[in-house]
Amino acid sequence: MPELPEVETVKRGLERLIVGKTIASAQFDTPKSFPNAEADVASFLAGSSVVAVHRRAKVLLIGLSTNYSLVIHLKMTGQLVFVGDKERFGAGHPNASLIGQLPDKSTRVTLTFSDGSRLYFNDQRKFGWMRLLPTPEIVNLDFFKKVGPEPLSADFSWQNLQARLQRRKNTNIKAALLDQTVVAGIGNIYADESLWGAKLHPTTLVKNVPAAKYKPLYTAMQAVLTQSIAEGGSSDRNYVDAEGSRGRYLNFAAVFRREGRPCPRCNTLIVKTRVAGRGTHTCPKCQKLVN
DNA sequence: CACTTGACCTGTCCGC
DNA sequence: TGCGGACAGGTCAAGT
Repeated sequence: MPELPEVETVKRGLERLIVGKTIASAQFDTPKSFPNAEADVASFLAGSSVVAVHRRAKVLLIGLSTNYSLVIHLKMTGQLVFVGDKERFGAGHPNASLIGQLPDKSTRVTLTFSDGSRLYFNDQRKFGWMRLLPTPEIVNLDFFKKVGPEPLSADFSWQNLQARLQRRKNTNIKAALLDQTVVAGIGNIYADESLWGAKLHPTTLVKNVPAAKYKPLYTAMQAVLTQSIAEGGSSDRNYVDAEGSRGRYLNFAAVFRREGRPCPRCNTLIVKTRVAGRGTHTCPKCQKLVN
């Protein structure tokens, strides 16, 4: 599910909805969705308040007043949905319709705030996880030590993208884009969309990618990610934002989930194949293999 | 080491 | 309808 734009959308929603709230109680299933939830974690959480929400790559960080953080990976089907309390959020509230809908059978963790509002961590496939860690220890996690740069950060250049992709010279360009140590936050949707934008075939070996393609690839990646964030991300199946709303980006996607439909550039029908073990969408005319 | 493939889960969809 | 198999947005560990 969530790639960079979806996690960023959730992050912005949570920033608006839960910063300043105090956790009154926590419930979770263990150990799958909360691997370090010892018996006293719920009582430890109670009374701490949310001071900040951050995103790095596809990981969400909820900073608490105790100098601990909740570290959350939504993986394929995770959701973080905030639901206001009945008294204060009546019919007029954007997600008032969710009151009574949650928790459901996919709910793994529930945080109840002191004003009666709740944050639900739902995850149908149980690949996602939530951990409680001392905030200073987060940088020591293997994932954070190895993860590549943020593709939308001001100091990330097309030359930087080229150099990092070329570390994976014998693999195909799609697998290299999906490698989180090359660049952070790209998943299957935005890999396909970025490659279409740069007119690159996903099975092109990195060592065969023409040097002139890296700048278009960088430009396409930034454009795709930026537009998706503006549209609230992509909802293919499970993804919803922090208020339970679906993203709109797939209305604008060029190739993803558009097999059998015309390429927006040349009207050739989009085809679906399998690359790097993932469903892959390409325009057979625009994206020529150069191996 | 670099690279590829399966496993982790549940739900849904498609073909027989 | 029922059933089996493929597949679904991510990451690891284990294999070659």
